Amino acid sequence: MVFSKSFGYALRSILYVVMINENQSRVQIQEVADNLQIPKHFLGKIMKMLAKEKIIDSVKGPFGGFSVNDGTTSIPLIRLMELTDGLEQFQECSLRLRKCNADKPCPMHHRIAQNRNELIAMFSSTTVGDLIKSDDKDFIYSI
Amino acid sequence: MVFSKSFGYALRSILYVVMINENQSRVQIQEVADNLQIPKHFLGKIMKMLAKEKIIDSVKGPFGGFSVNDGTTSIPLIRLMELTDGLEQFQECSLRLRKCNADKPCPMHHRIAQNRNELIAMFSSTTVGDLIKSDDKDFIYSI
DNA sequence: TGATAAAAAGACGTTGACCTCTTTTATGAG
DNA sequence: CTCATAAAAGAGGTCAACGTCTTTTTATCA
Ligand code: FES
Ligand code: FES
Repeated sequence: MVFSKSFGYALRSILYVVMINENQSRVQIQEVADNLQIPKHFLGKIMKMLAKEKIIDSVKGPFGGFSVNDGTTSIPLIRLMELTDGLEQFQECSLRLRKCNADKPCPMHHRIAQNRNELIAMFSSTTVGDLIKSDDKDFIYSI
Repeated sequence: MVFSKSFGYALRSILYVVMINENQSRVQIQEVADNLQIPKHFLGKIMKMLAKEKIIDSVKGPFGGFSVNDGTTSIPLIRLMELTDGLEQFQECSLRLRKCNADKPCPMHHRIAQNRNELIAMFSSTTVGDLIKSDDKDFIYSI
């Protein structure tokens, strides 16, 4: 249950852009990379992908940068995961024997299936916006 | 929550050796590799490691092979995980920001911590033997 | 003792995640 | 229109997980 670097970078960057956009119209890669300590060129690829997928908007040139759009905060986490890690890890058997299947369970299946389904449910029902609306905003200092 | 190939190979191989040893004193890599469809030479490394860690016994030469010992079935799954994958994934932040810490939670922490602790508890309390004693032995066909 | 069988050891190859660097393209200011 | 700026694009590098192959060591038995 440790996700890819790309997933963490993508999620944290989106949260950063959402929050900065409350006061400032655009955010540049350099600023995100500096503040979140993410390798700049690697982040560029991730944000380019997020823009292509219309999760955020981007503008080139002077005074350009990235900004949120109407859909940004309603993106479910599982959609982000799909883009960065793929959804295989949610469908695959934990021992990588095949597609996870209760009718042909692997030795771990019955001990892990419920835990796993809870994780899938959380990822499906939680949106980027939910993370920000959260009562507990401690995390903001950890974006 | 998909574990390394090495973990799956190690767990399934141990279960295979435990079950075969009920009727036959030793099991050779070739037999395990054939029956569990695991790359033979790669499996050799894993079983060598398991033998060095005294989780199973090994004998070289003609009629040699691997066998269980008194401790085999009481090995907790978390010990296997420690040997194959390391325990970092259980302590690290899901977004890889640092050691997971509720006082400085990452954006995902509060949505994932309980699920994660349940997984750790299961890995700590379940032994190789528990998997075999299980009432539900469907999984045997999937080892 | 010599032939043989099986694990141990270790060199080497492959692939994907992660990261860096350079060049190209788009856009706003003067 | 030209220049500066910032994203887009893409070539390339590193490293660990995964896998293959060959050689060495150890044990058995005729
Ligand atoms: S069959 Fe392996 S986890 Fe479901
Ligand atoms: S701080 Fe990130 S999962 Fe606990």
